[in-house]
Amino acid sequence: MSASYAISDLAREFQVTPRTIRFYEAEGLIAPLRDGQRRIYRPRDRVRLKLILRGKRLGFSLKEIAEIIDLYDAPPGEVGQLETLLGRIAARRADLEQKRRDIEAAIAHLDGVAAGCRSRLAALDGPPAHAAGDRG
Amino acid sequence: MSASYAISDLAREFQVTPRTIRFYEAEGLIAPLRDGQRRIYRPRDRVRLKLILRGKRLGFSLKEIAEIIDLYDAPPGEVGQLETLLGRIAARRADLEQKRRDIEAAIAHLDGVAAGCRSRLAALDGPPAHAAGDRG
DNA sequence: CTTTACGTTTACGTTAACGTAAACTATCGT
DNA sequence: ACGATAGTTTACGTTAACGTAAACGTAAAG
Repeated sequence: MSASYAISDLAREFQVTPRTIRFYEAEGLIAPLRDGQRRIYRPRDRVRLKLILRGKRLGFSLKEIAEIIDLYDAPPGEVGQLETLLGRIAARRADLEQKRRDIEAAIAHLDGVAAGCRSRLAALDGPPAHAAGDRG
Repeated sequence: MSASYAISDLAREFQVTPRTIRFYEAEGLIAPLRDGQRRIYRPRDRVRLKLILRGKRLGFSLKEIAEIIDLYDAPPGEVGQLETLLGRIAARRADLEQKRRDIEAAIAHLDGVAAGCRSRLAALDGPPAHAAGDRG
């Protein structure tokens, strides 16, 4: 019952080339089924691809992305495994928090510049009738 | 009066090699003064370097970073200039918002996995006395 | 005055992440 | 049967962002 996709379906949906998707497979990030020679992608693979592209937008390398994804569907495991897994997750979370701070700062910075622009625009757009008179 | 830095000062502070800093200069991202042949970095250059590295952490290319930085210290300009500048800023802001959404999603996802880990740990850590009895 | 430390330019090397092209296979519509 | 369409493997090419090494300048320290 569950859907399946051809490589070009995913390529279209996510705006990448089939080559890119095959490359991710060669790097061990996706593992589609096969119908003879053709690749068959399940919803699971689609989600993985989505996560990969999200990671890329955030500037992670494919190697880092692989680690992150592997965190997601790690096997149940026993206590020790679970604890080291939690450690890894915490580390990755810290990376992401850093990026979040960077983004907040960058957005704030841009907003500041934009505000400056608008005030200058107002100063140029407001008093065109007679010159001077704008103090403080 | 205002401070100045040698290339190795900035390299140490930001954990990059002098080569990297020179490379950014060659790409037109920084433009330090010169004392003879030696590069002299002013606080302004330091800030630029900081912005560059922040951009890199967010996965922007040097070319994109250059555009962003140039937004920051664009000349006062006249009305048309200011408006296209505002447009550029809006575009960049949209990029950043996208990344922010990506980050929020990724963090939420990780938190979900971590929660799952902890509940499984609790299930393994809680009833070690006598076996079986854990239903649902 | 020569070592030591830091700087410079120039140039070739490297890695990640694909792009591109060639040569081949399988399926679908007419 | 046959061309169009979509897929496959293999392999070499490309770009960004530096790394690394050679060959050289220079200023302070011993």
